[in-house]
Parts: sequence; structure tokens; C-alpha cells
Amino acid sequence: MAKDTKEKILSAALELFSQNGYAGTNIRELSAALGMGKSSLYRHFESKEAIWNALLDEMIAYYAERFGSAEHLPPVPESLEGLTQMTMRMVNLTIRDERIIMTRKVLTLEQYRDPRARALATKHFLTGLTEMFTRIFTGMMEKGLLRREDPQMLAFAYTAPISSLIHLCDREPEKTGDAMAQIEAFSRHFVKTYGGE
Amino acid sequence: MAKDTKEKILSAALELFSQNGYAGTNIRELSAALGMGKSSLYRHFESKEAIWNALLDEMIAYYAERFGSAEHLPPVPESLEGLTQMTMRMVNLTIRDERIIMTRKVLTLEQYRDPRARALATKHFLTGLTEMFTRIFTGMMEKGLLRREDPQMLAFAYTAPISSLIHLCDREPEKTGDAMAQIEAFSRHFVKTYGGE
DNA sequence: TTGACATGCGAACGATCGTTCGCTATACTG
DNA sequence: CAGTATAGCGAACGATCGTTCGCATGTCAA
Repeated sequence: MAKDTKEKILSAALELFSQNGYAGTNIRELSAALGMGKSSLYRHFESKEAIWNALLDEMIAYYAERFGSAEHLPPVPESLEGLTQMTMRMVNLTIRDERIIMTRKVLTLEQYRDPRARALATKHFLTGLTEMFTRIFTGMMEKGLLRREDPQMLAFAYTAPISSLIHLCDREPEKTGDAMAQIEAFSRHFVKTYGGE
Repeated sequence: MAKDTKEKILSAALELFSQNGYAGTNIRELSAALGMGKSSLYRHFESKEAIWNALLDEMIAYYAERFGSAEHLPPVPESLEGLTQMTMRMVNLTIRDERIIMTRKVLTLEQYRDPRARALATKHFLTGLTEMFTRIFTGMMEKGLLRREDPQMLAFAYTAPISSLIHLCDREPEKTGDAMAQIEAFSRHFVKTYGGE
């Protein structure tokens, strides 16, 4: 029961922090969103900062479990078209999942204030995707699907533009349709440029 | 004299807002940073929000004047090496200039809260650079320096990775050296891929 | 010189902040 | 059954927030 309430608190905190930031969120709003009294929150967390730290713990643990282990790597595509399709599937997931959106937003808002948020932001926005696609592209080169070039450079050149459009969707959700189309066009352009031998 | 004080207030506000965000900054800090009493601020701005809006006005006007007019466009490079050199010069400027750094940070922090910050953020981080390099690449294609492909797609593929590394420098300044090296490597990779005919 | 205005200051206001307190109800332990 | 821990509540605390007030000073036009 206690575990469950804690989880609900962190979930509501994620929602509010991602909208208004840590400083812009107060305990009264948070407890109201949970339908409980302000003071009840303190049965589960000793302070507002403790809520933030627990939320960050959770985000770090989730990221490590979800993207950190090799077992969760997507399979190397069997074709160039497969790369585009896999990309669109991943992007769709990451752009539609409210929890992932809120995680990106909160990391964006707190990256200059909290060192752990900073480190996780860099993983989320840059190095994580690059490492993941470095492996994928290495596999695709071995299969002869991609030209043999520095796979890390290719992964960076591929993921950074996509990541920037994901940020655009977070910022201006009404542009999601256009952004998705642009990501697909970019992926096909990439495939045309680097595909085959 | 009044104009001068207003300008100083906005300058100090930019510094604090970019560090702690709008909600995380209070009038006492701001006035202390200016070496003046809290109440004196209200001689120049009617509220904290008015300071924010004036700062945003200034940022919007500055952007329009600096990047919006065609006259401020950098010249089309005469060679592929020139593209890389021009890129490094621009990046160096944008990564070292404290005021530009703070502008990016404040737009990052307030993009979900303020519609005008949101719009300016998209210009700063995405469309502005893309449009600029679309023209540059169009010019380079006409000179035969670049393969004839969709210049807008090429501009997006070129600027988005660079922009993501600029964000990295804002977030983790100690990585600036590495980021600059990576930008240069990426630029040369791009030139090798798309250069010549 | 005088009067009006712009600009500065410290004190203080009411609102809101994070947090603590004392109390009650429920649920499990012996 | 008694006893203890858990989790909820409203009230209230002190700190801090944005803002206002009354007053002093300096400047400049009349």
C-alpha cells in the first residue's frame, strides 16, 4: 500500500514537474492532483527535494533497465527499408508515450540545475541513441547493407536530426505530423546516401 | 538614464533566468545582483512578468535583426574547406558568447510555459539554422561545390547534429573541446559525402 | 527659487511557500 | 482483546514571495 502511494506521488510529480518545472511546482498543487492533503505527502517523502531525488532515481533506473542493457537492443534490420520502418516504430513510441515525453521535458527543464539530470539528459538526447545506432549500423555494414564508414559518425549523423525533431514535437505537439513525415523523409534520404556498396 | 537602467535590469534578468528559470528567480536576487533595492525595480517595470516579457521582446527583436534579414547571411563558401571553416567560426562564436548562451538556456527553460519563447526556441534550435544553410547550400550547388540534392534536406542533415552538440556545450561546458572537435569531424565527413560532383 | 518629475531607499503588506503539529481512523501483531 | 504502527486530515508555523507605500534625493524647466 505504501509502495503504491509512493508510486502515485512520483507519477503526479513527474507530470507537474514536466509542465511547470521543479521550482514552478508547489506541494499544494501536487497534493491536490493526488486528491490528498498536503501534510499526507510527508508520510511518504521527507521533503519536496526528496520527491525530486526519488523521481530522478526512478528515471535513471528506468533508463538503465530500458536502454542500458544489450538485451533490449532492437534487432539489426534485414534491409534498408527495414531501417526506416524500425526508426519510425521507435520514434512513434517515444513521441506518443506520455511518460517518456514528460521525462524528456523534465530533463530539459532541470538539466542546468541538477548534475544527475544533466548527465541523464545527455544520455537521453545524445549519447544513448548514438551508441545504440552505432551497433545497429555496425551490424548493417557487416551484412553489406551500409557503406563501410565510421559507424559512430553515421549513427550521430542519423540520430541527431531525428532527436531534434523529437524535441520539436515535445515543444509544439501540433507539429507532430509534419515532424514524423520529415523524419521518414530524412531516414530515406540517409538510406539513399549511405545504403548499399 | 532610464533606458540604461532598464537595459541593465534586463541584462541581469537574462543571467538569472537562464540559470534558475523564471519561477526559480526572485526579485530580491535580481535587485541584489543589480545593487539596488527591490522596490526600485518597480520604477522601471510594473511586475516580474513585465520584466520577462520585455526580455522576450528584446530577444525576439535581436534575433530578427541578427538572423532574420538577408543582409546578415554569411557569404557562400568558395570551397568545401571553406564550409568547414565558416562553420567552425560560427560555432565558436555561438558557443563562446555568454549572451547567446544565456538566450539559448532561457529559451530551453521556458519553452513549455511561454508561447513566444516556444516559437523563438524553434527558430533558434531548428528552422533558423536550416533556412540559413539551405541558402548557403543552394549557392554551393550552383557553384558545383555540392552534389545537387534537396538543399533543405542537406541543410537539416548538416545543422541538426551541430545544433545538438551546441546544446551539449550549454549543458556540460567542460565538454566544449570534445564537442568542437566532433563538429569539425562531422563537417568534414559531410563534405566528403556530399561534396563535388 | 520653486515646483514637478524621475529615481532611489527601507519598511511593511498580504499571499503563498515548504513544512510541522496534533489528532483520528484503520489495520496488523501479540 | 489490547497495543502499536501506518496513513490520512485540517490547522498553523515561520520563511519567502511579489508588490506597495511613504519618504528622501537630485534634476531640470519655468
